Parts: sequence; C-alpha cells; structure tokens
Amino acid sequence: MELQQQQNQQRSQNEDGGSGKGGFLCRPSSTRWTPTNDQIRILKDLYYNNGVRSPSADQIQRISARLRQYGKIEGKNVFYWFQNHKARERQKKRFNNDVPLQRGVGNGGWKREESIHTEYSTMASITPGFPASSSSSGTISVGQMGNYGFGSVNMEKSFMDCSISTRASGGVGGSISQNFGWVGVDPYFSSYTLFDPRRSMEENSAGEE
Amino acid sequence: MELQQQQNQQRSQNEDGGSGKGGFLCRPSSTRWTPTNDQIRILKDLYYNNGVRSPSADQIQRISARLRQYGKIEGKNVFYWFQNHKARERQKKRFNNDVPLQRGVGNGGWKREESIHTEYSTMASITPGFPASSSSSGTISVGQMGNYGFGSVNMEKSFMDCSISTRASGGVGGSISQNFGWVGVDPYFSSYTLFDPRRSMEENSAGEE
DNA sequence: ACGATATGAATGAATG
DNA sequence: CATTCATTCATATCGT
Repeated sequence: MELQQQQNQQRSQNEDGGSGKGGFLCRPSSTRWTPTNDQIRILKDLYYNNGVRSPSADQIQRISARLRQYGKIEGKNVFYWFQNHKARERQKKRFNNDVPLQRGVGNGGWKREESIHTEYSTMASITPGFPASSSSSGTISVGQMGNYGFGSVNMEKSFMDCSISTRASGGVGGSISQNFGWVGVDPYFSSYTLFDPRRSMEENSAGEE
Repeated sequence: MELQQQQNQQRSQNEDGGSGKGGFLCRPSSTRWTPTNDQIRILKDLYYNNGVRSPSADQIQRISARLRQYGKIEGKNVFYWFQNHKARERQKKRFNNDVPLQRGVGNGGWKREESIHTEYSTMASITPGFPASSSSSGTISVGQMGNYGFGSVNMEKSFMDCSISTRASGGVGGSISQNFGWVGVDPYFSSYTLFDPRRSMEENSAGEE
C-alpha cells in the first residue's frame, strides 16, 4: 500500500535548479528543505536509536552542523523535523486507538507501517559524542530567584483588581525599568501575572451535538 | 525567507459554529483565534515600532479592544501572541547561532551573500492612536499600595519576572545578534525597516545555490 | 492531470 | 521565559 517513507530516490538536494514555477525573485527555488537520505537516516537514528525527541537548542545546533555535511540544512529544519516526527507519530497512534469503531470498515483503511526499527543500525557509529541522553546540557540556573526576601509564595490570589497600571513599555526602549521599582512594594508584581489567561479562559465548551 | 509565499493563507476567521454535519464528535469548529491581516499588522507595529514585548494586563486590554474592530479577539490572544512572537524570535536565533565557531571551519558552507530582498511597504507609520508614548488619560502612577507586608506573595505561578535585565526593547545589551536566520519579515507587515532599534535586520534570504 | 498522502513550515495555545 | 502540543497550511511525490 502506501509507503510512508518510500522516498528512497535520489532527490539530489534540489539545489534550486529549474524550479520553473513560482519564480518571484531571483530564485525562490525550492521553498522548503528537502532532506537527503543521509540526513533522514541520521535523524531517524537519533530519534529511534538515541531517543531524541525534542532536542534542545544546543543539540539542534550540533545536529544541524553534522547534517550539513550531507546537504544544506538549517537549525530550524532539524527543529521542525523532530517536532513533526513526534507529533505525527503520536497523532497516528491516537487515531489507531481512537477510531470510532465502525464495523464494516474492517481495517479502517489504516495502513500499518510505522515502526521502522529495522535498519539504521550500521550508521550508529557516526555519532560523535553527544548522547542526548547523558548529562550533556547542564542547568544554567538563571539567577536571581530570591525575591528580595519574601520568598515563599503561598497565598491564593484574591484581589487582582489593583489596576495601577504602572505600565511603561510605552516608548521605544523605555521599558527597561518597567517593573523594576515596584517589585519591592507590590506583592503581586509581574506584569502579566495579573492577566494570566490561564485563569481567565472562558472555554467555550459547546456541547457535542 | 521561508515564508513570503503563504501570505494568502487567510482562512476565514469566522468560527462557524453551525457544524452542519454531525454524527461524529463535537466539532468545535475553529477553536483557535485566527488573526486577520489587520490585526497582525497592528500587533507587529506594536512589537517592532513601539517595542512592545510583554504588554501588561492593562495594555492587553486596550490592544485587544482596538483589535476587536478587525475581528473577534480576546485578551488572551494578544497575550499569547506577544509571548509567542518574542519566544520564537529568540529561539530561532538560538538555533541558527554558530556558537562554537572554531576557526578553520571556514564557514563550512554557509553562504551569506547579499540578496536581501529589501521590499518594504510604503506604509511608513501607521501610528495607532493610543499607546506608547502619549500620556493621554491620567495614568495613575505606581504608588501607594500601602502593602509592605510582603510575607505572602501570591505568585502561584512562580513567574518571578523580576529580571533586571538591562536589555528589553530599547537597549538589547548583551548579545549582539549576529544572524537572524529565519526571523525575517512577515507577509503581513514589514515596516520596522524604518530604523533599527535593536538590530540591523538584514534578512538573509536563505539562498540555495 | 488529479486526488491522496507525506511532510516541511508556521503558529495559536498551553505547560513548567 | 523556555518548551511542548495540536492544528493547519503548503507543497512535494506517488498512485491510479
């Protein structure tokens, strides 16, 4: 049936080339990144063999740097690749398990591919040395978390009507001292905490019909 | 940049609601806010031209009120928009940043030519009529809270936004962004080219060769 | 050529 | 503020 990742054909990095369609500027060429086989192989290796699902910024940099050997690639490509791969995997899996169960459909028409745990074993050696599952990135500890003294925060919000908008962000660059001065006097500082959609959300839960 | 061709992705921002076809499950239609071009344009104006990065609750109210003229919108939408916009800008920069930069790399293969597609709208300044620098109505100065009893700060979310970072909208400070990767312009708006407050927007159109 | 599927890219929403 | 999830758009590719 449908081969999910059957694009085993050489696509030759599509370095612009003709791309007759959509010629706006000089050469918009291929608008989107087309991973080469090597790149895909390595990405999958990282994904399945190394358990990399959501690489961090620094990992993305390294990965893309390494993949650049096999073709043009940018950090965002790696980022999106992992995002998409994970998302689709889960999405598919969910469908597979959540189908309305309509008898007669038989298999429902869902192909059963996935699980590519087959090859990509030989290339495992190309992994230089960023395990992704080991220590690697350390916690940076952003810094000042000692709220000037009053640390323990434990009190349910009750009044958030204090609209003393000290606002400041106005003006170009005038925001440096935005919430700087009153942090000491205002217990509920933090600009948007006042807002915080997480609480004010009016979820429109229209019933199913 | 990667985008510049999908400016027409304006799928109706209506929320429908009817959902004529039933049978399956609740179909909340378009659950998420779909900004209109005007809304995005204004948001970007605030972001780039006015340096608004993290509007306070008060500002969010005004902004959303103003944007409501152009379509349905809620405060949280504005809130999220700014959060996302800022976050992605930084994130993308992080991905593409050649951190290591060891000599000898010889640039590896990163082409960095001109080809800035310098295309600016002729919309110099749209100057919304409310914010930013004018003091319009009497804004209460920060001030008397009388509450110095800091012992129970209600920061249930633990945001600790007291970042004394010297940067912010006006001064940046710290990292001199050297590359912009794919943080380029947007289909909706692109007038911050007027002046470069914090960066020299160069827009490296990822040119493949 | 066209429809279906696969997948890169983008972004709103949400969580930590 | 960083990270992640979910949706959706756009396009490349394959099947018929």
